[in-house]
Amino acid sequence: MTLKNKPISQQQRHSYHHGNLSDAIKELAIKLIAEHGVDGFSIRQAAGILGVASSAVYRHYQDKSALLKAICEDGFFRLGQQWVSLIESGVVSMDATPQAMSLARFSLGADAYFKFATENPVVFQLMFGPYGTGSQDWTLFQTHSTDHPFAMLCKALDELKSAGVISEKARENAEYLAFSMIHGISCLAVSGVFKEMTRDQLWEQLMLVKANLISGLSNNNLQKF
Amino acid sequence: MTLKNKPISQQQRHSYHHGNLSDAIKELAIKLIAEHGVDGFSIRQAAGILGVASSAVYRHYQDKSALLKAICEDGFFRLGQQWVSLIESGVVSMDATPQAMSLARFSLGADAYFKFATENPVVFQLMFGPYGTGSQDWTLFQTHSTDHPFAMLCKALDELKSAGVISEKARENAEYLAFSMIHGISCLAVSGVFKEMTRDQLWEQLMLVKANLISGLSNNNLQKF
DNA sequence: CATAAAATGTGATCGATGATCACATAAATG
DNA sequence: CATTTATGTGATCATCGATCACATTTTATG
Repeated sequence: MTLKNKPISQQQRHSYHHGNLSDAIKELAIKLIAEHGVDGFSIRQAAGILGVASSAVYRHYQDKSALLKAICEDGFFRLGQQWVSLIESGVVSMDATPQAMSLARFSLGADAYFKFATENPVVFQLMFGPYGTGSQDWTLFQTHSTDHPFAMLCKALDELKSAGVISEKARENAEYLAFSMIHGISCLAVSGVFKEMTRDQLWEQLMLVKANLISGLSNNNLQKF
Repeated sequence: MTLKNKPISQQQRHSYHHGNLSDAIKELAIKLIAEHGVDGFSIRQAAGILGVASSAVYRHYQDKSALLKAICEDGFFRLGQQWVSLIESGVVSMDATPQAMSLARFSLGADAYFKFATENPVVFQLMFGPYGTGSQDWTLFQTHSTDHPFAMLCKALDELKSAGVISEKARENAEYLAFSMIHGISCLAVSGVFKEMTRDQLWEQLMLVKANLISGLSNNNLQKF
């Protein structure tokens, strides 16, 4: 999210320049996609709503896919931010054991992931569609950016290992295992498969996933298939 | 997949009628989407390749989304078929214990799901996008169709319970838990997140997910978060 | 078998879209 | 103040989704 200085919401605009078209079009795009789907979203219509010629948009984004890709990148950035802030704001009793601390931090991270997905379904689906992981260099984020959600997941698992909750062996490849599970429940919650569930039921399912994951990671005699 | 009598692949066509446009356009669409993405797929181009006027396509599908939706429905049907056939073909030693049998059948079902996803990435992604679960009545499939993959997952879990591998309590809500995990790993494998992995590494990850899931379901003292 | 009805394909056409262009205006810079 | 850079305009083009009256083929019916 390139933070600029102008307000974002649509205001009466009488000047030649919009002021913050780059951000405004991203915000509006998310709203319009939520209403009419990705296919139903057009740059022309969005530009019209913002009171701007459609060609102006192309000053900021090379094409439509670049705009959607930018929305995905914002999403990964915000998800990373929320992961950190939820962990930092949530752990209150600092006198807990290292085990309990690492478990709580891991749990809060997973909560942040799930929360982001359910609160930003459009962005989340874009992030793991062709404009997100399909086009990004995922391993780059993984190894270089400390803010990337996947890097934070790895960190949370390292803490679990250091605290002795999970063994060294369980830690190996645990990031993909944990990621699969947390992503899986988030993905289904957003996709409409769980559309009959209440909000509380959804969070109960997430709790089950977390409990099952930790249980499996703590088990040193996994039966293989 | 509405099975008709004519061959599917493109052949020189000199007759006025195509013969099997309904199926041919679905097959071609999957191929073209794999090459150019969903956005890059156009009915006009596909019709042109098939040697047919674009308007002919609208005799078979009300609009573009109906075509994509039909591809999704084929996908759910084929996935269900492959789940069954893999289970039936895989369990050879019928003299195994009920526990081992139910575990093997569950494992093979998960394998079928993962295999379908990785072998049909385009269809799989469509199935859980706006044209699939976003538009279908998922609960209808769940309760009425015995061929639906979700119904088969439930059946496999019932078998695990009957065989005594998992408890009655663990069986409750286990379908969403198991589905989340199997779907999660399949989703990530298809989305490009695991693009650096070899085929064997991917299957190793799936094995870890299955082992972790069964381990957690077998644990009667899950720690909640 | 003949003929009516249903299914399927054609070509023209419409409005909307993504994208590009030369040109216009505002903002930033020195 | 003047010049460079950033941003927005309006026209334009090829393409697309969709619809229409009309043509052809297949199927059903008397």
